[in-house]
Amino acid sequence: MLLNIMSAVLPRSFYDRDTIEVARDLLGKVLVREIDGSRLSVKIVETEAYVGPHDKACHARNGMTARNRVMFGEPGHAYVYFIYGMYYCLNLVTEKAGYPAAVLIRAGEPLEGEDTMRALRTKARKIKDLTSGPGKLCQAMSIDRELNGADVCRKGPLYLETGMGDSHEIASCKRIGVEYAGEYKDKPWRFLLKDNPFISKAECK
DNA sequence: GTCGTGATAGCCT
DNA sequence: GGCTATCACGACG
Repeated sequence: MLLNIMSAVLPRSFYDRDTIEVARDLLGKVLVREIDGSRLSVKIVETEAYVGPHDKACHARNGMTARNRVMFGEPGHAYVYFIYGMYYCLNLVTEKAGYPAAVLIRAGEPLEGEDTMRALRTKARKIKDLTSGPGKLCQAMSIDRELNGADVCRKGPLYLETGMGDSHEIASCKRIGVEYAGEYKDKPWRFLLKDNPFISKAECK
């Protein structure tokens, strides 16, 4: 497939940078899940930056725990956590080892494997409902705690590709579901492709 | 379309 | 024991 030939796997240096820049640059990139020899992929359309121990919305705000330890490790690994008793969320670890930061992947636009995604998301009727939220995306791509800590900088069960590099306009907003985070709750660290139908919620208030 | 609410379990004070 | 980086469904009009 031409898409495969043209696309390169994103190297570790992509993630070893300021988290806000990585969150913005991940928009339009392709998230690939290989499962049973087949390929599922989405174009990333929405992200959020969680920028370090001082960020009161970041899971690392109270130091390292068994759950968040992957965030303290090398950039370019998956941090997958279980939330609300039912769902998983996928993050990509950024910045130097020892500094806990990551980008939450909040939504994608299906590119390959739509039939498999539909089989994994039996509740979803419209294509928009397959991957338009962090929990939905993980369900559609079969991402769970087994992938916590996975290296996403080489081909394997989970990795990212550069994609087609098509141009797009980017918007930023406050992050979702972090009302508890004091002076950090309104930081404009949610990024999305403007007017893309696969984003999880309306752009801004 | 928007709003309110229940499901469900692991995490951390 | 309280909270959570969510989702689906039903009521409303």
